[in-house]
Amino acid sequence: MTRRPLVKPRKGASQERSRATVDALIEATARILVKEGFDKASTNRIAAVAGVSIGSLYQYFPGKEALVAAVIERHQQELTQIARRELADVANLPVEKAVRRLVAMAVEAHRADPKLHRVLAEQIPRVGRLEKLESFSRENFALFKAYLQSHRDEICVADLDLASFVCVTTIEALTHNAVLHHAGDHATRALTNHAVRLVVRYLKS
Amino acid sequence: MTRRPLVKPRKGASQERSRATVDALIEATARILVKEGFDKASTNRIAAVAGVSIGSLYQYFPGKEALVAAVIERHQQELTQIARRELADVANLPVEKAVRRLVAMAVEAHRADPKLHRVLAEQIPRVGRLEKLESFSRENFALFKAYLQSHRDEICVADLDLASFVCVTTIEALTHNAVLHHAGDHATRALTNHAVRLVVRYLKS
Amino acid sequence: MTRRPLVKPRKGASQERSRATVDALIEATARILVKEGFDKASTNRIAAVAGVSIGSLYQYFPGKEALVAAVIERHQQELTQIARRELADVANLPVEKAVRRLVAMAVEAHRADPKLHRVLAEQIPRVGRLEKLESFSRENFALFKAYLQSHRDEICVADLDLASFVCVTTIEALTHNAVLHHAGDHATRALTNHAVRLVVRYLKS
Amino acid sequence: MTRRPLVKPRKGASQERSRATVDALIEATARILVKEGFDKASTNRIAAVAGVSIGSLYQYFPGKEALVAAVIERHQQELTQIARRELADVANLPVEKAVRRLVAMAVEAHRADPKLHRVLAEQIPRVGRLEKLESFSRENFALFKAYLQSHRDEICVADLDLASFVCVTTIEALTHNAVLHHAGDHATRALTNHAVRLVVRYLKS
DNA sequence: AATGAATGAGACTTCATTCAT
DNA sequence: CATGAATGAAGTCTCATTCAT
Repeated sequence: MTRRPLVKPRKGASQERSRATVDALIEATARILVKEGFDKASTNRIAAVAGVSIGSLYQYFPGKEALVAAVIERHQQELTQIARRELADVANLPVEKAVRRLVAMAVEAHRADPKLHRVLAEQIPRVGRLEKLESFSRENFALFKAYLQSHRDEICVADLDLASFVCVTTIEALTHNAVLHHAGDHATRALTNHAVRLVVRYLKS
Repeated sequence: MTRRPLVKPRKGASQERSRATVDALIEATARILVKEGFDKASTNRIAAVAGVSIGSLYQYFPGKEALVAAVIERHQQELTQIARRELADVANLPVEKAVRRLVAMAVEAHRADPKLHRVLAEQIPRVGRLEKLESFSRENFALFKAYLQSHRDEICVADLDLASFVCVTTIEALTHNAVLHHAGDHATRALTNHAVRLVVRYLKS
Repeated sequence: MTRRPLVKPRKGASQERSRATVDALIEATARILVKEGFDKASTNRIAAVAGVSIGSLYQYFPGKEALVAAVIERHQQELTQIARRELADVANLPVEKAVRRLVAMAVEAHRADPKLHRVLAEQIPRVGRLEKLESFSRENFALFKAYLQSHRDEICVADLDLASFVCVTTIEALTHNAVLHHAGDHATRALTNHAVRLVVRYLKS
Repeated sequence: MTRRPLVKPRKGASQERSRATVDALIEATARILVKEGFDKASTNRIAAVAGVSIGSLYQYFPGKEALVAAVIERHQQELTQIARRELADVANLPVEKAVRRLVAMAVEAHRADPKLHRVLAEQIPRVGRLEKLESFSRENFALFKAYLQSHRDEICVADLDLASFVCVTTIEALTHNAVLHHAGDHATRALTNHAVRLVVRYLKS
């Protein structure tokens, strides 16, 4: 019987510790961005809120930008996750039902953490790494385009790339602005109806 | 030799000078925002670029925010000016033609100075005075709503407030994103057609 | 009689103030270098010792290096000043007497502020601006070469450039090292004799 | 299967490993000093370049100074080694020939690794332990003095301590500066001749 | 012994703002 | 009114060193 030495997960332990530190930093950054805004998110403050020394912050991130970028990326991955799931669910529904579900999803996504969404939206242009963002947009467009493709017979727009750009941009803008203007529940429902009407009429003849 | 009386026009002269100083400061702020971004726009730098002493800057503006706000306001007044004129021009055109003109106008407005537009869009949430902004949005909505009102018979949406919100937001978002994704001429024309289709179908029928 | 306006030296006043600040900073840098060494010469400390805010320091110097460079330059200008005067005095003396005077001068220069000399010597390679240093060396060589030229008949070395390099370098090194090894008075006198012997025999015969 | 006794050579192995680690650290320090300068030689960087953990570095050296000191000492031992060998070779040559060989040796030593020589020369005063350095100088002086002693009849300087100080310092300074001023091959040969002339005339009547 | 994550003092620097001239 | 020297709080970041694993 081989007996493994008693000091098995040596590396593992420190890797976990690292991971925890990194997570704490990203989480702290997000919290500060939401609660106090970009300008208050100094590296010292982030480290303090994360319960981590400033040195550790710089061990894992080259600076403030990188932290904000990490928050953005995390947020976008969550959103993409949701979008992917929703589009899978919706794949076989007819256009109108599908669009209604997607609009509802967008509203939900914005209402979940509107402040974070807003702050990040503001900071996106500031943060260097545009690749990630582009790829994020691209994936959203691609997901929706895939839906359109499999429902091509229902719709009468030829250029599906353009169509998905138009639909995704429109839905995003309407829900984003609706949240910004702090629309109430009633207004939100009305807006949803109009958004659906807007997109569906555009797609269908 | 004519000697002008030492009295009156002094004040006038200095008022003119003041005006020139203020303009130079706003202009310098705009230039720096566009060419080097918000972070490089320090008050010292703005004063230097404006060819004015830092002391004078503080004589006319209480701080950096006020300068950015002034730039934003100036920009918005220009845009509103354009929008007002265009809507007057378009007042008697049928919906489809009018919308096409308005979309074209929006594209033009973005293409005129996309960088400034972008920087300002980023900074808007940062700058305290939301009133001005709100009133800006409000005016745009109101202008478009007025058009819809006078063409009520052509359209079949009941809630004109909501309809103008939807239309204005949509057009703005599509043109803004199109410029950001640096669409070429061809793509821009296609996008314009789709935007018109989107809005017109939403309003009519 | 022209009466100048009462507000004459406006600019002058602030220029004086600037000058005083700059001088205080250079002086403080020198003092710290001498008393506590390069590593203790932080910009904060320099500003504090100069009785000036850290902001003012950065108004006049781009960083620590520039301050050290300024100290070095000031020191070198003083030395060159001395060298120039001495060589003028010595211009008509025969080689042996002249060399003796120059060696004595070198010893004096080192003994005047040996610590400063030493610290600066260490830091010279660190400081970017090599031009100034080169020009300093060059001037020293040139001054001595001029002396050699006007006494060409007394000496039997053909290449005066090389000769001045050899003589200046040698004298500098011997006095520098003598001071470093904290030679006493007696040893210094002996060393002076030997240095003179070294150089004179090299040049003459 | 032969089972080696668990006892003896373990220590040997680990001693070898220790030695290797120490060497790697010293070597890494030297490389960084030469290639990137003193300021870039942080302990973390040294450990990384040595392929050793920062913890191990502190197991073998109490701090950064100790590492630099070790590099200096290693370098000096090499130089002293060379000097010893050369002086042994030269022991029976007459003064002029001997001096010529020694000057050539000095030039070689500087040309071998001028950057290291230079960096170390700068750092020497910084590093606390002057004893080692003093003893280094002392040994050089002593070696040369021994040569002079055994050729006392050829020379006409009484104080051999002083004479060796003068000669060694002079040769070192001339070669050092020649390398700094990046003299070409021709200039180097000329300089060598002059250095020999300088020293020989000083020593011989 | 080896490892490397964590620490935190302290260095460097910027910039909005004030105030004497 | 204009000027620009001066201020110093606050932010960014580095690096020698420790210590739990």
